[in-house]
Amino acid sequence: MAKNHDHVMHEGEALSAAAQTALERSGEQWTKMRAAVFESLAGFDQPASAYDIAEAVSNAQERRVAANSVYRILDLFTAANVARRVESENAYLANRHPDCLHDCIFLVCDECGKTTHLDNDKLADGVREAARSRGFNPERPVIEVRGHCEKCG
Amino acid sequence: MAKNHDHVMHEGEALSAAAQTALERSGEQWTKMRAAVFESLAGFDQPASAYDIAEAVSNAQERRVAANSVYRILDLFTAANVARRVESENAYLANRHPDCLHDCIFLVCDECGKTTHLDNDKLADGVREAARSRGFNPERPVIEVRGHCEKCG
DNA sequence: ATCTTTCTTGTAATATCATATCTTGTGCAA
DNA sequence: TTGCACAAGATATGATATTACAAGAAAGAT
Repeated sequence: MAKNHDHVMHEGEALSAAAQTALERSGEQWTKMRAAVFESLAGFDQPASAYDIAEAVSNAQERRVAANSVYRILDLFTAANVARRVESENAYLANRHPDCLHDCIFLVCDECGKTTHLDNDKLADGVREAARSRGFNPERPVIEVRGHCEKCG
Repeated sequence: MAKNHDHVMHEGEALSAAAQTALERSGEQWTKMRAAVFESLAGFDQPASAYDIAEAVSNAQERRVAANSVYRILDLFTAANVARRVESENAYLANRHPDCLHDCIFLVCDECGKTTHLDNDKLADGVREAARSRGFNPERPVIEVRGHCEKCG
């Protein structure tokens, strides 16, 4: 986690490269627009709404980018595990590990909005299994925790 | 579950009574409007949006009930554990057991919308504990599973 | 009984999130 | 060149959620 502390920019580039690989593996193209949306999304340190991203890309490119274009791309991203949707926030996060396929857990601070990501396959599998035990076929577990982060108490 | 099959109406009344008790215990009044919203909510067998409820109450009372009034009341209901919000649906369900304080799990069918409720304290506690282990103070876990119900495969 | 305070609801406007449809652009191949 | 498939733009609209303020109803004090 703390390693490569002096290669932050490379982390960004490596992240985009990983995203590109993952998106292409799912049969989609890595266009300029998609790269721009990903860059923007990855630039937020909190979940970003489609409109946040549309605005950011609009500013970066000095032209109006409409929200529906962003939604389209975010849908591709989530399908390809390149981005994640935080349901309780109606917002999106870049997935820092697009290669690992986890049901992830988000901890969302109600005060400052800080959202941290957490993988715990044992818990997630437990949730899936509980669903199955009720005859339900689980496809996408949504596990989020609203509360307060360390800083906000 | 199958018991009292010939007392369906009483179940409804008993449910309202329990909701009233729970709401009053949390220091709120059980007004006609709140009763109407609860009745309406409990009448849906799938998660209902605030607008669904506004429409249903409007029809029942032959007057226009605005969504924001419904939102206000739903906020009270969720705070008092009388209703639950399904985050991944932007919709609400009546809580059939307002007395039991569980972090509950919803299984939502992507096909037919059927949503079933499930309590599993062990899992929920695991989620809370995982949050705590990251220095996060968990207040409201959101555990939902999107997928397909038995009927829809 | 009336006044005052507090709580509840109504009304309207607006903000935010999401999708639908139709058009335009672009790369590629027949 | 034409036709095709995919991506993106433009516009409109639908769906969800919040805010501000006014009007009404209920509870308690005088």
